[in-house]
Amino acid sequence: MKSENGVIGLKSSPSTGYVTADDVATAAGVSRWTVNRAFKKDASISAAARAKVLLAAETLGYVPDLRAASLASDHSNLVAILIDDFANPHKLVMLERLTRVLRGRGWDMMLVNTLDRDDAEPALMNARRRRVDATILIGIQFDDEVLEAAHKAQHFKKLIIFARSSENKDTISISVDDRAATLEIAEYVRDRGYKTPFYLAGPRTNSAHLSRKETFLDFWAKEFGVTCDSVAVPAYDSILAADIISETLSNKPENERPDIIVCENDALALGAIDAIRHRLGLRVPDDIAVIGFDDVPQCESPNYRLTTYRQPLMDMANYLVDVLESSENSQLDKTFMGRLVVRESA
Amino acid sequence: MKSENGVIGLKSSPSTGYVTADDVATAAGVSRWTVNRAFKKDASISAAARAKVLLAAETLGYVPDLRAASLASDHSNLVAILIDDFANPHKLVMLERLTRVLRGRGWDMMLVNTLDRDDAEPALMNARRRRVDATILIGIQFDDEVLEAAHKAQHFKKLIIFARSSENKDTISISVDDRAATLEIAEYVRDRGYKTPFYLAGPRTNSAHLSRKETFLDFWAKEFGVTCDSVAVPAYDSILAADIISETLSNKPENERPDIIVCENDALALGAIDAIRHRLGLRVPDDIAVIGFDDVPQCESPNYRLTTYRQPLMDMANYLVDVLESSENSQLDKTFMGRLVVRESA
DNA sequence: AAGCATTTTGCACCCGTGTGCAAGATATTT
DNA sequence: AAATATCTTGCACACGGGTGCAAAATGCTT
Repeated sequence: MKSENGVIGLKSSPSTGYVTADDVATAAGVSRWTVNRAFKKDASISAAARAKVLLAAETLGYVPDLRAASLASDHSNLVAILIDDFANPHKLVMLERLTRVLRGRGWDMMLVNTLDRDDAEPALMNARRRRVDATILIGIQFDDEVLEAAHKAQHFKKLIIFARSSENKDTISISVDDRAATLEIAEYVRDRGYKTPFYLAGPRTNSAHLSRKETFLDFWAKEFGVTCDSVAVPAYDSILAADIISETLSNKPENERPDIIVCENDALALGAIDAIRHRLGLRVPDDIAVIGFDDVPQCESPNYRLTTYRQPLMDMANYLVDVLESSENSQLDKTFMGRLVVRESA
Repeated sequence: MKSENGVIGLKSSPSTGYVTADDVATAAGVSRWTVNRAFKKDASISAAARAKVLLAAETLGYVPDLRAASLASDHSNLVAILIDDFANPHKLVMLERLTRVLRGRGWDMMLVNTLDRDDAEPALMNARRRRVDATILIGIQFDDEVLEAAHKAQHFKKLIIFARSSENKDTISISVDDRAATLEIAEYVRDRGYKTPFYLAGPRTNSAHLSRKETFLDFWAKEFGVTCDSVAVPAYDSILAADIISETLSNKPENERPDIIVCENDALALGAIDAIRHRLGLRVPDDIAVIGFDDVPQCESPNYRLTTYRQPLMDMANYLVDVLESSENSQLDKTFMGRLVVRESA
């Protein structure tokens, strides 16, 4: 009953426009299972059969249906990435790296915009409905409380916090070593001779980033016995940061002014620079220096020349895929070392 | 045989960790189909049954499996978004709007990073493997040749070009009216009294954006009988644009200098401003004015204050969903009108 | 050339849900 | 109360491919 009909366009299933493995099978004169094997690496299939199938598939335009494959095999090679903080330009860099590395290694990603804290649960639901193999959180809205609830109520195969550390034990955290990075920054600030730093922190909800601020303040207190002032910006938003910096500093007499502003990330740092220059009429770094974290593309710009800390995003993304491909589900936390990129702002 | 066992955690399928409609059915004492109906709007189901099912689903933590649903119904409520141009900060804005609107209206999106022109086909394949309901292109690598090939060889349910016009007839293009927008810009330039504009264009491969340049040049030629000079940047990249602008202008004597640089988009415009100020040592707008297109967040910054053209992205995103939900497949092209945002750069 | 090891292939059954239809239950009419 | 109209529910079958096992085909040894 072998049909040697290899004519292009032959389709047995008129319902959908898609060619199925059955179509290819009849066209190639083999069984459907052989077709599937031809597309599976390390499958038990003869070279001749594979060639025959691949040719038929090519001419018919067949591509395996990953929905069906996922349904049958219970892994989808799909991850969901939840982001809330689209105001931070660093997110675009992260997305570029993640999408590149993931796709290069055979993974697809679904992007979910998590509007605010109350939207965290619905957003997680989006991931669950697609039965993704992992849910990756890149943002600030997921405090440990939400995470705890999420993990308890729902079964996520893997819940990964990317580029942020987390104490939550049901969660895999892939991040830069915040403490080491902050110490490196702190030592740089000290060695450059700055005396009165000021710390510009981000939203408080984010337990992880708090550790940067605390690490810095601790270091300074121990080193000089002086408390370093700080203020928190309610979002990682440059405009907001500029508002708050100009408000905080405009009233201070010159001798109470900090000589450097250390920022939790670049979004804040860029805002700080804008405020110092354009609202307070001061110079960077001569009057007040600024240091950031992330190394967003704008740091390079002649308007900023921001000294900042660069995370090894490619390494982190690659490790992320290692985690996805691992059968383990715990003990996978990992921290990375980045490096300080010195420019002219500090 | 009704099991009144509503105990949390009861699961009949041990294979996967997920709760299925069958589990909910037994827990609620109804058939599986009634469970499905409870989750479907406008389904024929009694209020009592629905309540019963929803309660059981809630306690068991059931969420319908969209892979299976998609497989059975042949629509996935999933779209693929292909982007190559991650260097352009406008992409982050677009992603934010698209993800927000899509999710708000029940659609998920898959993000695919298309590395370069040769990667276009493999990237399209990623979308095809998931049987997405639409493939949305936001980038520059898809010239008409690639589109033609894509459409002919593969059956994409819908191929949508977002924020860029296209002459390709198998494709749905949702964009701002480039011609009208450019004319608005050109008239503004004229009315403000600029005499010697210079056009900074993007990569040539992009047939659509070419029309901006041509429209502007045509306008100027007809209006004043003078040809407006122009140069093309091989990528929408600020650094590259700065390089090219400083190179192009540094040799020119002052009287041959343009009084305004009109840019195909903001990425180029920001680079132009940087070059004018920091490399040529000139003032913006006093020596040379600059005008952009897109209204990226940095335009707001005191470093740029860029006059630019803002696209109505929310309207466009909403129309995109209208297109997704439409059963039509042609005649869906639509152009929108944006508005000129005047700041201090021109 | 027969006997055995190994590779290759086919198959039954399963993954979880949608669809149209027919049977069952309920509401409405006369 | 019987007869009809309407709503609600259950079911067979389908969607496209993965998995493990057994049958078939091939290769190798003596």
